[in-house]
Amino acid sequence: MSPRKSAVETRRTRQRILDRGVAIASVDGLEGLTIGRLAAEMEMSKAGILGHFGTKETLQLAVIDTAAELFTREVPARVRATGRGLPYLRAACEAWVSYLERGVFPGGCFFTSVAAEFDGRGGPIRDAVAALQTQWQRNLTLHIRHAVVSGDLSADTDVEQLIYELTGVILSLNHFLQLNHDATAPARARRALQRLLPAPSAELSTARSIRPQFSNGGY
Amino acid sequence: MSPRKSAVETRRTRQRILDRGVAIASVDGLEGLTIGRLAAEMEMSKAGILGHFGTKETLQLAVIDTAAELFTREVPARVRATGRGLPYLRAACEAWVSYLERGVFPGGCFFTSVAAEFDGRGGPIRDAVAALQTQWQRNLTLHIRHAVVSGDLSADTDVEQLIYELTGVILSLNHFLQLNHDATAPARARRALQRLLPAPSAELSTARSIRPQFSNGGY
DNA sequence: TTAGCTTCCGACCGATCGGTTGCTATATTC
DNA sequence: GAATATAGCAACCGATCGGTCGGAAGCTAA
Repeated sequence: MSPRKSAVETRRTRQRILDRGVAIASVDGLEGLTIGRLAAEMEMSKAGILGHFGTKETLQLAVIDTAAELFTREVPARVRATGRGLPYLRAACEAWVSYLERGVFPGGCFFTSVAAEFDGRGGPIRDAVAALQTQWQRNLTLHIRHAVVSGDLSADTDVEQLIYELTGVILSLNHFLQLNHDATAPARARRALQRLLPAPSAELSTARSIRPQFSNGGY
Repeated sequence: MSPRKSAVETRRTRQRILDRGVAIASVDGLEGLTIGRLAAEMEMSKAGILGHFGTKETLQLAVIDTAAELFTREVPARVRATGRGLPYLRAACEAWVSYLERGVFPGGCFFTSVAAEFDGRGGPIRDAVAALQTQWQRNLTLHIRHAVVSGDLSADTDVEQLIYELTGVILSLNHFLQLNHDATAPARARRALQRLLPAPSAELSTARSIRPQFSNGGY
């Protein structure tokens, strides 16, 4: 009934499949993403779906790529104009929180879900998610180092420790949003980030060394 | 071949099924816990498994209960002797970190996995996990309040914010352990906890008000 | 000793899983 | 306009899913 489409139409069909796949997988996981279910929701046959990808694993990897593009569009691309170092970090983390707050993925952070789903197994899917994770952390690392060199972060900053704690703030946000539907969670995330990434003082950078490390001290 | 067992034997069989079920589910999720797979690993028939529980969902809920008992044995039961307030919190969080570090569940924190798997759906399983979560947080809340009253934590402590950040530290630990096999993660968790739950000074409690809030300041 | 209860098995059920095959109908190429 | 390439469908494959059923075997109470 739906025979050969034009080249551009074919690409659009493929993209529609992937978009739907991302939505399904973010809620029910990459295993809950079933060829049959996808076919039913797309009102296509299973063969029609599979013809675009060949294999379920290929489809899953393509879905991961699509989700990565969406994340890139929603977080790093929005703060590309921001400078390097601390200003970038603060803007990026705010975009990160906002991306979860707005519910860009209907089932919460796509990568957190998939990471939790596949972290116990081997295989290309786990590797792909881990690679994306590593890439994003490397980006943060660069800007943290920059912030240290420029004096916006303390010279004895432990880069990996900071990344560990930033990750925790985001994971906790996703957790409280998804499991408890806790609307106050974004505010808690921002408060925690404020302490981890203190705003640069209004003073000139030459005076930065006298800026207190934690202006909002303690809890 | 294996007809009726004695009453005590029956209970043991049931427990063996549950133990195996916890191990499977902590790696591959509660959906990866299949009757057929469980039967194969137990060298029983599917009917033999299902006869103990009736339904897969009942089995899943029983597995959650079993996992909860294990968590209780590994974390709160180990620090029951500790006093209330800050000392309890520090001991409990250390036990919490240790429980993840030792890999009590082969697939990382059982409840984190299941929460991530079911947070997008409704139903009794999601409710059961959420209830356990709430219960544990209420326990922490009580001790945080106690620590505030006794002066071990600052009077303007935001209880829910502290729980939010403690949760983040633990989630990050689970994440780095399971996805990156990062052996340095427990040390990072302990360092973060040290800042969130500073050790009480050696001084008497009457002198506690002059104890600095963050003795290990900054990063 | 006997009668009943219960654990477990083997066989089976319909549904769904990922995937294959032959075909039709059209867009593109020559 | 003819030849070719291909998107999608209908039907089907073996495997597995959760679950049911009747019977065999043995513990337990009478």
